[in-house]
This record gives sequence, structure tokens and C-alpha cells, in this order.
Amino acid sequence: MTTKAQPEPSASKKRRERERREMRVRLLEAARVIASEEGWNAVTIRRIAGKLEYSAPILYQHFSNKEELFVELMMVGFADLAEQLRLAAEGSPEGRLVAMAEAYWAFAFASPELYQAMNGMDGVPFGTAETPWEAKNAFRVFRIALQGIAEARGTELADASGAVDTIWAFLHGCVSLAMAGRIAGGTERSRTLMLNALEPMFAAQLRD
Amino acid sequence: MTTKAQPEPSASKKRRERERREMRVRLLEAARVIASEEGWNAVTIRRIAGKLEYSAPILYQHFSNKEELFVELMMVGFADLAEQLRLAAEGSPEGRLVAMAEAYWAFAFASPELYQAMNGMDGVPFGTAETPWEAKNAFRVFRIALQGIAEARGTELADASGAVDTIWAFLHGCVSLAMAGRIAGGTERSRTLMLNALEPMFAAQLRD
DNA sequence: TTCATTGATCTAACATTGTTAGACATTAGA
DNA sequence: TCTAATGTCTAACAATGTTAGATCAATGAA
Repeated sequence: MTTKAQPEPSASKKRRERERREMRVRLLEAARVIASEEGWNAVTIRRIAGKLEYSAPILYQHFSNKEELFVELMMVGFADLAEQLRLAAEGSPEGRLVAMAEAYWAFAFASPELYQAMNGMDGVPFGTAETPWEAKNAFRVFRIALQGIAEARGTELADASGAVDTIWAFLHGCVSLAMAGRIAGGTERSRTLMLNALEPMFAAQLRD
Repeated sequence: MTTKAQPEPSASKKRRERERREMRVRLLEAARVIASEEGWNAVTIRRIAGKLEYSAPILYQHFSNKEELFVELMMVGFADLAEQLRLAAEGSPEGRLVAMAEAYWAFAFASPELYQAMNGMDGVPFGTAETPWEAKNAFRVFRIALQGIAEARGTELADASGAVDTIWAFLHGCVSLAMAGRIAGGTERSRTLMLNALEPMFAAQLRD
């Protein structure tokens, strides 16, 4: 590490940088609030700026375009999700699997608009080249948790990464269809179906 | 039935009505082509009309707005999917389950832009009130097929509707994440993971 | 054939979107 | 105090979905 080569920035410069960061966060929060209240279609540059009593171009002092703001919002979401999963994986070994699924579900429905932005919104840099760090990290947390559960049962996963992808896909499918209102019986039944299918699905991922 | 009360429409009137229907279909096709070539963001009223060498407002002679065109496109998709699933369910009893999953997968990746429009695109009348007929029908075909597979094994589904929702959610989750490039190893590995997890998942849906 | 009506299509315009350029004032640092 | 940088604004741009009104050809009855 060869830091500490730069001269200490002045007090006022530090203050302004802090203010800039705060402004950036406030813009992100405003976007999220508007989305949760009126859906993503209502999230417009002018609305975001207006909510903070600024004019539209202020956004371009903090993001190169609207897309970048969305991507950053998604990254906040993935970091948040990873944390929730990590917490859920701390419980008793028997209940961990269900706890994680419940945590995933709770996260998704706590802010559906954010969940939708994280999954499915097009124009986001996922498949293209390299998956952003926050998303990768969420997967990592998931994998470690699943491995821990298998270990607590005295066995291991046949294919750890494959198990994560498979179970994640299932959870996402359940949440996604439930959120779109595509499962008869509403979210309560969807949640039950998901939790019921979870255990056999996990068991099939263990080494014989 | 008390039809045949109306006077027979004149020949030219019939011709114009047919032309109108054809125009409607051509607009839908144009939208689909543009979406497949450049993504949904490129599907604009002027582009659709321009592709047929018409001016923009022509679209409003056939759809009340852009949304309605999208919804109709989705319905075409669901009808198509139902047909594919029905065909897949005609094979040998042992291979039917896998065939259906493969059919679902193939349908999704044959026209990803349509699949994305069918799932996840917001502003569509799904959760709100009544699910449109085409979507319901696709579910029905799925259910009948699953029941047939269970029957061929000499047993039955513990909860037929629940099994359809559960397995459909899983397939959708796999396709959705794979399409977004969110599964390491690409679509080939995604597909394999999906097919591997399918059998134990189905088995868990059978009556004990 | 003539002529009013209907239908298809267009141009022009509107408000709203994301985005950029240029002006203005305030602040920072010498 | 002077200059440079920073924050913010207004004004404009092109592109979007959508509507109103005009135009022009085909239709069907006299």
C-alpha cells in the first residue's frame, strides 16, 4: 500500500465532498420513494430533482445518466439482500434453509419496486460482460450459507455453485410470479408453496 | 344461437375488414421484429409504422394505445406457449416431464424479447383483476400434462394447481436468470441445472 | 354518372421525456 | 482582492406517445 502520498485535503474541500455524497444519496432515495409510490414509470429526472427542490440538470452532476442511477440503486439492493441473507444464515442449523428463503421473500416484498429493478429491468449490465461486485457477493453469501447447512447435516453439496443457482432460480421464480399476481391464491399461498418445495429441492442437491 | 340476423356485408366491406385485420397483424409482427433486433426500447410507434412505410398515427386505427399493442403481443405469446407445451406432453410418458421443460426453455429462447414482454414487463393487466384467457389456458394445459405424467406413474399429484405453480415458477426462475446472464456457465449450464432439478421437484409433488 | 358519405391516411401540433450548452452567482484559495 | 473552480439555473434540443384536423380516394345510392 502506497497511500498517504497525497496532501491532506482542506477542511472546506472535505465538507463539499461530503455534501456531494449526501446529495447523491438523497437523489437515490428520492428515486426509490417515487418508484415505491407510483411505479418506475413515474421515476423521471425532473421528478427526482423536483422532490429535492432542484432543477433537472442537477442529476448530471452526480450521475452520467439515468441508467447509471438505476444501476447504482440495484447495487444498493444487492448489498442489502446479501446482508439479509447473511443474518438469516445465523439461526439454528435446522431452520436456516427456511429462514433464508423467508429472508429472500421478505426482502423482495419489502420494496418490490427495488426487487423489480434488480431483476428483469432491461438495459442493465448483467449478462454483457462482468457481473458487478455486489451481485457476485450476494451469490457468495448464499453459497456459504448453503454449504453450512449441508455441513450441519453431516454431508455436503454435490455441486455448490449449481445448488445456489438452482435454488436461487426457484426463489426468484416464486417471487417473480407472485409479485406479478400470476399465482392464484395471492402471496400467502405463493409463499407457502415456495417453502414447501424448498426442502426436497435442497435435499436433491446433497451428495448421495 | 341467434346469429344470421344481420344482413350479409357487401363484398368490398368484407375485403376492407380483412385488410384491417391483416394490417393489425403486420403491426404486431413489425413490433416483434424490431424488439428482437434492437430490444424493447427501440420499439417505438414511429418505428413500427415506419417499418411498414406508414406514418405514426396509423397505429391508433388498430390499437387504442401502445400498451394495448403490447398486451396483444403477450397474448399471442401465451397462446403459442400453450401450444408448444401441449405438443411436448404428447411424447412418451417417461420423457414427458423433461420434454415439457425443454419446450418451455425452447419457447423462451426462441424469442427472448417476447418472453420478456410476457413476464416482468410492467403495466400489464395481470395481478390487478382477472388474468387474461390465454394465460389461464397455458396454465390449464400445463396442469393437465402434469396430471397425465403422475397418472402414467400410477399415482397422482397431491395438489395439482400447487404443483403447476411450483414447477412453473422454477422453470421461469431458471429461464429468467439465464436470460439475464446471471448464471455462470451460460445458457447451456443453466439448462442442465434446470433439467437436473426437475425430477426430484416433481417427485415431491406426488401424493405419498 | 353524380354526389354525399365513409374510411384510410397524412401533416402538424402538443406535452413530456432524457440530455446538453451556456449563463450566473457563490465560494475557495492565492 | 483577484482568479479559478463549483454549484445551480434557464433555455434549448431531439425523440417519445398521442390527438386534432385536413386531405383524398373509394363506396354505394340517386
